[in-house]
Amino acid sequence: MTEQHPMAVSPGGVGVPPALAVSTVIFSLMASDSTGRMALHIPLVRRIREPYRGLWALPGGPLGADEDLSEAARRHLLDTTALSPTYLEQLYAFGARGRSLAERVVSIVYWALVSRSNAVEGPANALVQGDPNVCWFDADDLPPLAFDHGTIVDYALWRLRTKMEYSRIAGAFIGSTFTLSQLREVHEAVLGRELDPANFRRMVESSDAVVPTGEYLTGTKHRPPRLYRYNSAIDPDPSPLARA
Amino acid sequence: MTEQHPMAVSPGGVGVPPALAVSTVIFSLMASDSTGRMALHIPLVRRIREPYRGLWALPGGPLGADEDLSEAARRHLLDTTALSPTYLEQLYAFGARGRSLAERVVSIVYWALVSRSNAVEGPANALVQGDPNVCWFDADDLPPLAFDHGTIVDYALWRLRTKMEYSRIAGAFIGSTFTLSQLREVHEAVLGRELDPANFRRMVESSDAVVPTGEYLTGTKHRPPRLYRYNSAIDPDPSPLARA
DNA sequence: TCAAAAGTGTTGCAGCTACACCCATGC
DNA sequence: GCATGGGTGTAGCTGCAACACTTTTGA
Repeated sequence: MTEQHPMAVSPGGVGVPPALAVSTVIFSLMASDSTGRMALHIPLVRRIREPYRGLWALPGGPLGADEDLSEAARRHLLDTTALSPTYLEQLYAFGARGRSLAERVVSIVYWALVSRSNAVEGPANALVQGDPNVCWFDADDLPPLAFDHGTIVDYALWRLRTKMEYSRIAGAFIGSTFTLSQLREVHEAVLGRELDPANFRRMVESSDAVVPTGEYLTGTKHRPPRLYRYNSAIDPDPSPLARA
Repeated sequence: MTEQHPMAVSPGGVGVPPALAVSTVIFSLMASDSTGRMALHIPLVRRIREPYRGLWALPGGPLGADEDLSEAARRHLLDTTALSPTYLEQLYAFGARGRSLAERVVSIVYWALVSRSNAVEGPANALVQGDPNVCWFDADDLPPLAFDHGTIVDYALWRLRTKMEYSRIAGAFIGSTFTLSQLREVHEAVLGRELDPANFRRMVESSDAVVPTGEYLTGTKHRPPRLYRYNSAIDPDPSPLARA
């Protein structure tokens, strides 16, 4: 057995210490090219150096020496999409030996949601048109990815869909006020199945997650729906880390 | 904005890169000193060097250059308690700037369960008697801990108690065969409240998590209870990472 | 007046809780 | 027998799914 005292690190010991990187799976809802329906999309960057040169990969990079983990995730997100996340959470630390063909890398991966209005109308559009090495992909129709990023995206998708059912993260995809139909469409797009409007309404209202603004959305060709806003008195994440 | 290409690391760049450590929150069920009832306990090690010298801390240490993250967690667990975990799962990566008073450290923390029979009858006992710098503590009555380890333990406790309600990790605390009363006692000790025996039985049986062995436990002063074993056909963790 | 979505009411099923009750063993 | 936990039965509550129905707007 080697060294046992906690927090003692031997940078020049046997072998070079594993490098540390932070990557982020960024989700946004956009109309799908194929079906035209709303679907989950994630931005990927094309690798311009070995290993896995030419393959698509998650945005990410090294952790700054004076930077919190989530700050690094935010920074790479901004570099890639010119957006700020409306939700950001740590996903997992991936560090298996064989996961990079080159040097040993431990990646701490975050997942983020960006709101649809930001992604479509914001500067991201310029980015999508401009840089050929960054592109949004349908999350359920991805090309082969570098490293173990395919596994990572699968896991992030599972976490997003699981968390959707007991949390209020759906609001992170839309603006500050919304109709219950819009909120339901977000749920439907993420979960990939239709939901009963009546039951969805009752479910959301009884959860206290949402409060009516008193305003109505006009301009539709039918009865104007009430506008809602998220109830800021309720914290979206039951985890104690969210408060720590 | 700094470097943006993924996986590129600058070891000699601005500032020294953060060190990487692996720590583990180890849970076992033992009779509490104060009440005599079964309660969650975790082993801590006393720090023998700065920072936080003299305080208790989670077992852990640096990641070996050729070692998977979970292997490192297992190794530190074995070094500290001479035990092998019956359950091991990654908890979270802690990397805030100020969390260590000394050099910047990113800790990838695991949580583990060890079975009661192992912990009480195994070589761990020798360890508890022998090394004054390692000791089991009641998880709900801990001394002040080094670093942010108090926060970490709180989070691990929350995860354990939350996961207990929808998963079958309770079996990791007991032997390969058990009565439903023993399983219920584990749940009660972890959750800290009593459960209805009749409803607990139905809940467990209907989940298919457990199968009767056909044997009965004798030597009690009442009707001999059936012995059960966990159904190995059902995987304990719904996460896709458990299969990857 | 009609189409379309907003919003409400109602019924039935499934799962859980509480608690009454019988069963099998040691003493 | 009696005490003790093992094990079963059951009534009531709650929450959710399904779906019928009414309301309010634009065209």
